[in-house]
Amino acid sequence: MTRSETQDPDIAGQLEAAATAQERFQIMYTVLRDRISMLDYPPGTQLSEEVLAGEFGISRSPLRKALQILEADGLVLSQQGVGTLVTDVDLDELAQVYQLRMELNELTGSLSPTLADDSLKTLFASMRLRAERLRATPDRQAFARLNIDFFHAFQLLTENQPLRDVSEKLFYRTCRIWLTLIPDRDLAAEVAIFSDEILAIADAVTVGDVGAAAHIRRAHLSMGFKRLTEMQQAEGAQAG
Amino acid sequence: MTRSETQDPDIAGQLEAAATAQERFQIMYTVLRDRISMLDYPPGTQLSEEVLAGEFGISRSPLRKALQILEADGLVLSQQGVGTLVTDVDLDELAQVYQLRMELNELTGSLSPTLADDSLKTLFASMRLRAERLRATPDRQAFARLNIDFFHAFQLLTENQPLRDVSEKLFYRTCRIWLTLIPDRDLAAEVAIFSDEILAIADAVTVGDVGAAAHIRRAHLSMGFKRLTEMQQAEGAQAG
DNA sequence: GAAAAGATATTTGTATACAAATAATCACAA
DNA sequence: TTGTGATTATTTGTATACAAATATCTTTTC
Repeated sequence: MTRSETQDPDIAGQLEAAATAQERFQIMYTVLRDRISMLDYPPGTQLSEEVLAGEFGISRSPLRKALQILEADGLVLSQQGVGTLVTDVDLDELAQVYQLRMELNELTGSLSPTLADDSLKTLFASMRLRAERLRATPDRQAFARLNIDFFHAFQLLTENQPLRDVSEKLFYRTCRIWLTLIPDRDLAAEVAIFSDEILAIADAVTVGDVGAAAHIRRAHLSMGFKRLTEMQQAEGAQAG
Repeated sequence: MTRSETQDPDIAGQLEAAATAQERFQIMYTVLRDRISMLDYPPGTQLSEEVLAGEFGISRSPLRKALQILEADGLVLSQQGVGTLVTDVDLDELAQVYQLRMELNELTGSLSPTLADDSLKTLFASMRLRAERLRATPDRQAFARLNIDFFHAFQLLTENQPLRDVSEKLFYRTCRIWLTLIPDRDLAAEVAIFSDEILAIADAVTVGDVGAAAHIRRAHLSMGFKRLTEMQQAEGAQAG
């Protein structure tokens, strides 16, 4: 049994239960994007259409749609005769995406900010809890998972749907860089920093200050990018 | 011979000449997006896969990829048993997209602004010329075409590729609203306003002030949205 | 005449066979 | 041994037949 199968039991069953083609597409797209983001499929991995279709219990045709959208997202690259390969995140792309994401996060606080209601506060309270648990026992997978889940929680702070869509595409375009770059010895430190960010933002949401939450997030994005570039240089120095 | 064929002569020939599948996709995607944006395919139009495949001289398979990306862009909606229909732009969507676009245009001037070199100045000079000609003899199609072309010229003012990509998707999501809402009696007035915008921005680019160009653009986006909502209300009042 | 039920037609979704492109392998010669 | 050419294998791209879903038309019944 492969790792991904332990994560996503019986995708074939879910697909069979889905009523419409759109639902089936959504399942396949989400599963594949998640596997790429969680490094179940590290950069360079070949995603064979035939193998995936077999696992999902369908033919290549509907699967190809999911792969084509992922290609438009920049997560994979398909070439005839070569294969469909998970893309790598290069530093230039990372810098540009982070530059833009910082500004967009600012907009999350100012453009149609959500009214912080009880359900939202409950959600961020659960994020706070997960952050504290993760800090107690750092773990790469759990870190990546919380990073993704917290992003989606943060998305709820704006009502502007296009802004949400755009932010999501940008997030998934580079989020796996953390798992690829953080060395084991720095994991606890990174987890602690991330945990602090979540706690601070959760506090801001609890008191209903969405704008403050956005500013904190922006600051952490900026510092996070700086640390990522340092990790990248350290890795390059080690290799060279 | 249909109208679109007079616009895009011999797509089938272009597709046959293309070397790779990616090029063929790019041709089909661009042609279809352009036809939707220019209202060759007004909202509600059914885009039959079989008919389009026939026109392009290919089978449904490669065509479907283009339609699927257009669906992800929000320009068409495919439903089994119904068809692939060009979407309509509703006012809520328009408002959210314009809100975001205004902020993004601000970023065009501040985030990695391009150095205004000679080729860029030449491009904006040609835009100025087209604007003046359009003002002399207002025309719906020419107005829409210049709107699209000027957008692409403006895109060159930032080096940030993700920002370009995002801005482009947002632009095409709503740009046909102008052709659908402007009444014939207001065409000359709208052309004059748009022409003024181009002249002002071209001036800013000519003196090398990209930031100023962005601010002008933002102001016109804001006023443009206001006029669009007024047109929409006027149309609604006429219908009701 | 109207409404409902069924049959028919139309359209996208899916499966599959084959084509095209690339990569890998192997044979062979220098 | 190494390089080169041809051959084979692998993979995505394309064409096509069929399935599934929806809409439309027809018929029937009240």
